[in-house]
Formats: sequence, structure tokens, C-alpha cells
Amino acid sequence: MPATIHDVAKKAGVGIGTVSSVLNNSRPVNPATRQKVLDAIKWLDFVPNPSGRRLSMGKTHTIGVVIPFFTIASQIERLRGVMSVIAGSDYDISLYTVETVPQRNKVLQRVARRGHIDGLLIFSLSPTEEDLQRIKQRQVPTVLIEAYHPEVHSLSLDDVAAARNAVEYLINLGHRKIAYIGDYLEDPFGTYFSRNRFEGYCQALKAAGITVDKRYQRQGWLDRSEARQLALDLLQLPDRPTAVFAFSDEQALGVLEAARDLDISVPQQLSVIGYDDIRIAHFAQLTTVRQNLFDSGVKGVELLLNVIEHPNATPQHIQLPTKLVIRHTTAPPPVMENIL
Amino acid sequence: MPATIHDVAKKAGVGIGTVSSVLNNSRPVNPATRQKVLDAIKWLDFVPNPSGRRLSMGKTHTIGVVIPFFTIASQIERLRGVMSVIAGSDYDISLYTVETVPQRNKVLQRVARRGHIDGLLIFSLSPTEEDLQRIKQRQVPTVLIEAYHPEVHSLSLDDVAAARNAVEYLINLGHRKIAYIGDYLEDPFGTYFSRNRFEGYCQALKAAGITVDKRYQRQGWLDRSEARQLALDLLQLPDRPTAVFAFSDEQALGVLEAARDLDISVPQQLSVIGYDDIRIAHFAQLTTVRQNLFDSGVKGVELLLNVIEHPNATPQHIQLPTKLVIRHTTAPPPVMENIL
DNA sequence: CTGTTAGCGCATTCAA
DNA sequence: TTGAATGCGCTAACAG
Repeated sequence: MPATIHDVAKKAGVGIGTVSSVLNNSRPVNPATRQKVLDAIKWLDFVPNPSGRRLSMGKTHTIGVVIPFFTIASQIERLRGVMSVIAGSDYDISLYTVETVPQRNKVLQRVARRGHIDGLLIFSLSPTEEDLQRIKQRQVPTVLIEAYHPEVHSLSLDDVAAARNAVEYLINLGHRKIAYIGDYLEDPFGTYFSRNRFEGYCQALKAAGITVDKRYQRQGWLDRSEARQLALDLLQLPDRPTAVFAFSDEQALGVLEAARDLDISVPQQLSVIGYDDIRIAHFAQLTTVRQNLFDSGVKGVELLLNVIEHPNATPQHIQLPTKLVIRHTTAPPPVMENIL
Repeated sequence: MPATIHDVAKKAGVGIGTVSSVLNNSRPVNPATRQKVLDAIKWLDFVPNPSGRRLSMGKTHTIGVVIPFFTIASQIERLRGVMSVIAGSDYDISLYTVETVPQRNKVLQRVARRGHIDGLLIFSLSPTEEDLQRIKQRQVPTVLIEAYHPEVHSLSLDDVAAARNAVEYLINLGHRKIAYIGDYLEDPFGTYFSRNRFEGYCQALKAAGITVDKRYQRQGWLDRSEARQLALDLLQLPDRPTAVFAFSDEQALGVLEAARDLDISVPQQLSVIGYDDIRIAHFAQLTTVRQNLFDSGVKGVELLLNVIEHPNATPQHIQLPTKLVIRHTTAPPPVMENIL
């Protein structure tokens, strides 16, 4: 059995209060006594049991990180950002991945409460009204990343503008037949950004007087292989699009794979734009909307740590910048098309 | 403040022992009483405080997962495997990423003890003798994945054979000038597999009577951009290699990027083999040594859960299979070379 | 400056 | 079948 604070106290010939004091610097201790305690701690290889400490202090020193779509590279980049700041703090990270609705509910209903975690960092999941009531009632410090609710702190992107921007770029290159491959507009997790990106896509088309063509829209899971199937279908249309705007880099990569399957050269015959700028995007030379994913994780925990200290602060909503990164999967549409 | 077991007991008009009994099914409870308790629990939205439970039971219901090189895609795949089985258990995951030696030590010295976690899953980090003494002395159930020590349960690959196999494949294609780009043979974390893969590389060359040429060996961090630099250098050698065997897919991708920078076509002028078969490898059409990463995570926790139940089992060492996946970055060397 | 004690929330033992 | 009491390891308040 590991040593306890009592063992240390006995070994050092002092009371446990003194040991606790040197452990936490919670009150002045005579240097000589302190040294005795320190020696005992070292001798016994003592580290305080966190459960005892938690119970006593009513703090868990743990942050719950809730991540859906864990297969998606962008989530990992965010998590890396989170870990980089946590490593320098005295918090632990409890990881909750969400792949199904029951999992989502389990986390939000059972775990998201005081006594379990000190704060909750939620990626890409916008809380429902019901969730929100729970969170507020339980007073769990919460920060959303890439999600939004007016009453919860959040970091998010101006998805509408970013998507509109990307599609405008395609239009300026001369494209008219621009397809959209995205997530389901209404997904069971209650995300909202698919709607926003689609909205931006529509806005750009309308502003340019291009009719929004249903045939050029496809929905699927945030998954490369599914996007590939959708793109395969899309690219075999009699009047196939000359450009595709994808909801995410993962899906854009699926489109690139489909183009390769069909011997359609990119960007000569087909332009592709993604979203996120995950690390593979660079390798694939993908034109994409960059969001600084690592940074969003860093900023997210920093905000959460702040909220834990000041629980009653009014909700902040930080907009993270995006930027269109032009690489080599976009070009003007084939000339043939323009002549016809 | 959240409801406690006392609140439930009062609300239901019973003692806390009874509440605990229905919570844990630890002893028979009269159906009517049980229902009263259940109603109170639901009414109060009560979930037991884990710190209390932990302290009382001496179990944390938490598994620590230690992951170095978190930027590397292969680690994420393993973690996904871990999460997939944890989701169905009543364990939580505490994530510890290790990017520096102090971080490594902090985890192994402070966190790796009973009372903090019930078990430890360590990726890609072989414990030193000193680490081992600590682990054994503290009796922390531990499983290593892609690492090895005779006295700790482990899942690993026959790296030597897998690497030899890959290089033999290159030799059979006709290559003679085969370079190796790898991790540092002695890294500060105490991994060992870089040595093994390098050993396999050397074995294959020697068996074919090819001299192992120092000029064709490069070492760097497990990182794509660094591998790219190394490859840039390698490929500008006066008598440049016709094939590169990389320690990991990440590094192989760096080699591909370097080849692209230098307008060297793959596989016509240069063959490249990676290791891991991370998801990008498929997109990049990379020939690689496949290890089932997701599965290694699954098997790893399953073993750990088992060890937690049976702490005194003799150490198991499971060898995971590998397989050379031939895609489109390998081909016979350029004909010119053979003529000369 | 320091030892003692109460209490954090729970599981579990001992009585009843 | 159940209630009350004990202790898990710790922090913090209290008393000296």
C-alpha cells in the first residue's frame, strides 16, 4: 500500500497538519520542521492521494474533454493544443470520445457535473436547450470549441463568411458549376456548422447570380471514404461540376481520391477546396480554409481555466480568424467549358 | 451543490447503507424500498461522487494512457482503439502526453502509482530499469504497446523481421542503393524499436551481400518536416539512392515531399517504403509495413483490464502481426542505373 | 508555529 | 432486510 500522510507524519515526528502545510504551502512552517517533513516524504516516496485531496477540497483538478468525430484529424490538432497547456498546469485530462448519441448523452448527463470534473471542454457539439439547462443548473464551467450557444463561453469561426469566401474564390476563377459535399445538415449531435458552411456556399452563388443546383449537393458522414463515394457519383453526372467545395479537408481528400479513380486531373479538370487545413492538406497540396486548430485548443483551455476561476463571468464568444490558403487543387475551369 | 447519498437517503426515508446497496447491488433490497430509493435518485438527479467512491473503495476506475509523439498519426489510431473499448466500460481515461523527458519522468514518477490510476497503458516507451523497479514496487498494473520489457506485459511487433522483409522486397525489385531514414537510435525516451528496424534493414542488406553504407543513413525526429530535410540532403548525393526505407509513414511522407521538391518521380526514379500504414498512407498510395494500430489499442486495454483483475499473472508478450502492403511508391530501379 | 479534529461522499461492517 | 457507525486520505478550521 502506498504511504499516506499519516505515515509521513509519523516518520517525521510531526502532526499531519504540518505535513499538509508543507505540501500545500498553506501556512508557515519552521524551516527545520519543514526539512524533516521533506525528508520523510522523499524517504517514503510519498505523493498525496488525489481522491483524498479531491474529496476534501471539493475540486477534482480534472478537465473533461468531449470529442466527437475523433477520427477526424482536426479534432486531434485541437486536442494537441489542449494538452500543450495542460502539461504545464496541475490539471489532469479526462478524455471522452463521442461516436454515438447514447455516448453523447451519457457524458452530458452523468459526467458533466461538479464533483466529477472542474470544467468541461466540448468540441464541435452545440448543446441543446435541455443540455444547457443541465449545464447551467449544475454550474459546470464549460467552454465550447467550434460550437455555439448564447449562454455558454465559446470559440468559433465565422463559418458563413469563410465558406462564402472560398466559393467566391472559385467563382472568380471562372467556375459556375460548383458542387458542395458536406455533413448532414441536421445531424443527431446538434452541431450547427454544417448549416453555416452550406449557407456561405449558397450566399456566394446567389450573389453571383448562379442558381443553386440541388444536383450538385451531397451529404454524408464526415468521413473520407464516404465522401469519395459521394464524389464518385457527383463526378459521373452528365454535366459534371468543375469545382467542389468540401465541408472539411477529410471530405476534400475523398473527392481527390474519387477524381483519381476517374482519371480526372486536379486542378486542370476539377478544382477542389477543403476546410480546416489539417496537416495532410499540406501534403496533398489542397487549397483550403485554414483555421488554426492547435491554437483553438490552446485558447479553449485557457478560457476554461479562466472560467473555472471566475465562474460568474458573462459568456464570451470569441471568433477565431480563418484564411483561405491557396495551394494546388484550384485553377480556372477547363477552357472547353468556357467556349461551349 | 450536487445531491449526496445523504440527500437521497433522507428523501427516500431510508439509511445511506440502503441507498448504497441499490446503487451497487451489493446486497438484497426489498423491492418497495428499492423503488423509493430509485425515485429519490431520479428526483434529485443523483450520481455518486467518484472521489468519495474512489476513496472508499481504493479504486480509481481510471486508466492512465501515456503517449509520446502525440503528433504522430499512428498514436492516435491506437488511442482510438483504446477509446472504443473504454466507452463500453465504467473506466475513465486520463490522458498524458509526453513530449519532453521531464514530462516522461513526471508521469512515471508521480502519476504511475496506486491511488492515482488503476492501470497504466504506455505507448512506445520502454521503461528503464529504474522505471521498472518503481512500477513493480508500486504494483501498478501496466501494459506496454509497441515497447518491451521482459517483466511487463507488452504488445509489440517483430520489428526486425518486418523491416528486413520490407528491405528484401526492395532488393528483389533490383535495388542496391537503399537508404534508411529513421529515428535516433538512442532517443532520450528509451524506445527501442528504432534499433530494431535499423537492425532489420542491415540484416537484409548483409544477407544480399550489399555493403551497409553510412552515407545512406539519416536520423531525425519522428517528424515529417525533419524527414523532408534529411531526404532533401540524401537525394542530392552524387550517387543518390534509388530507394528509401523510412522508419515511419510520417517520415516516408517527408521523403515523398522531398522527392517532389526535387522533381524526382516516384516510383520511377525513387522507391519509398514506410512503416505503420496510417490512414494518410492509403491516400498517398504509399507502400508500407502495416501494423493494425487500432487493433493494438483494443488488445492493449483488454489485456490491461485483465491484468487489473489478475495482478499477479506472469507477464505476457504478445506479438502483433505485420504485413507488407504494396501500393504505388515502389518499383524496380531506373533502367539507366542497371546498365551503368 | 504546530497538533488535533471535523468533515468531504462513499462503501462496508456490525448490529439490530 | 435495514440503519448506524467506521474509515478511506486529505484539507482546513480550531485550539493551543
